[in-house]
Amino acid sequence: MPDKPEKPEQPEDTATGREQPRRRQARGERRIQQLLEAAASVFCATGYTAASTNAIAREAGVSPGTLYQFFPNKEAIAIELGDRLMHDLRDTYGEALAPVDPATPLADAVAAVVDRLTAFNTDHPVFFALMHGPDMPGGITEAHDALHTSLLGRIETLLASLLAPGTDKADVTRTAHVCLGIYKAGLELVLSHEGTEQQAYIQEIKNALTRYLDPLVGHHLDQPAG
Amino acid sequence: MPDKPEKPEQPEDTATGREQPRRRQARGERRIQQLLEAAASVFCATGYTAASTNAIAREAGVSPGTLYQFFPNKEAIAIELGDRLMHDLRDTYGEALAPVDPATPLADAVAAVVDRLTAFNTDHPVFFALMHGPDMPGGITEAHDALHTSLLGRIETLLASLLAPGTDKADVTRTAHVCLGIYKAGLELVLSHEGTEQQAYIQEIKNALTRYLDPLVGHHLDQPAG
DNA sequence: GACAAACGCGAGCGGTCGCTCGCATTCTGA
DNA sequence: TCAGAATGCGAGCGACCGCTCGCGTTTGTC
Repeated sequence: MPDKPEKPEQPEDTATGREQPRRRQARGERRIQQLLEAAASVFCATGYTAASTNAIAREAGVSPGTLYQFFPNKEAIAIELGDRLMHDLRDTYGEALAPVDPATPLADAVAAVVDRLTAFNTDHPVFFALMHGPDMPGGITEAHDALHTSLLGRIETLLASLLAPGTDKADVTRTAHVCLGIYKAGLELVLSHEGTEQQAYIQEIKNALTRYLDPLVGHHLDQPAG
Repeated sequence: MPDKPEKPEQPEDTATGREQPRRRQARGERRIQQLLEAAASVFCATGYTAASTNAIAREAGVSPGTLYQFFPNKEAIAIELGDRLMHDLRDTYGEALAPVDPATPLADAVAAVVDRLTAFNTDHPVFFALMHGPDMPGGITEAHDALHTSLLGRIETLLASLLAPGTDKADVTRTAHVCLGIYKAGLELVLSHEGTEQQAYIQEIKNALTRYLDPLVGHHLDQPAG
């Protein structure tokens, strides 16, 4: 009995559950980082479905077998990528989606959120690829869904601090869906243009969102001296 | 010389050009219709990339070889489908995107266009699948691109009759892009809901578009007695 | 230095895909 | 009537995919 090793915990994984991380060397963590960066690059270039695991491994400079040393399957790569992306979003731009001071003019609040989210998307193009391409087979697109749901929740709380206090919960949710939709549609236009035209499209996102939300916000503080 | 048949025209096709239609029997035309309907069904269910030509043939009740009797490759199916869809759009809802009487209130004009386009999309779900899924390999997605470009052009002329007369051409184009983006984003939300909630989202599309366009239109006729 | 575990490789397995080919059947026009 | 074109079939080819497996190498620990 006492001869047995102290850690009999073999990596158990449920059907879709997370296996507890096995013993990993620094080399392994580096490889994982390489593979995720390569996957981001390939996903970005071709989308999730068309991206082949062999191409990801090649891009990372390792063999297919090495890739599967660290990820159980292709979907897990996208999920892990999505998790880290969302972690980055929380860390770097968490305050972008926090409730705002109701005294802030709507246009300024929208502009700030759009500017920060746009910057994040420019820094991490794969975020757009994972958000926009619901082409994952099997029905459940965990990475995409987690990103989407999390963003929606944050927008809802943000809207809760902007909209008229009596607004119905279902209305807030619907408004959040529409705002996210407008932003995603605008982002596609922003990313497909450059330079001055790109800036013009960013302004159009702000215009569209501001004008859409304006009749919905509580105007009690807009013109305090009115 | 006079012995030669009157129609020596063999089906010549350039790299991406259209071959002139070979001699076809009524049977063939029926098969083509069957195959296109089956393709619409399969594209709708799984998207273009994931749709297999064998599945399309099976859905149509014919063999893979028969499918390739009428279409040179998979992409040609989507292109022909897109062409016929656009033809239907022109025929059935052409007037939906025609220039409107400037005296019409903006909200009414937007509501009319959105209602008609939404009805068309409900009748032809594959339209949304082809518009929204830019997952076609090879870079050029002719069917998708043709639909997109044609719709954009129609929206531009429609906007030209609504916007303030002095509006810059580039601004009109940009506004058309944004409007189409908002509509497509809203359509995705509409199609993913049902019943009362679906109607609510349709109303939100109208709200978003109306409020976005309102500051841009010439207000010279809005309140004739103002 | 010895041993086990983690890492790394790449040929290749089982499967699906787009598409072909040889051949049988049905239709058309003279 | 009958030659030839159009239609129809379905096994299967070649390519690629996600992923595995056996085996050699590196690393951490005692």
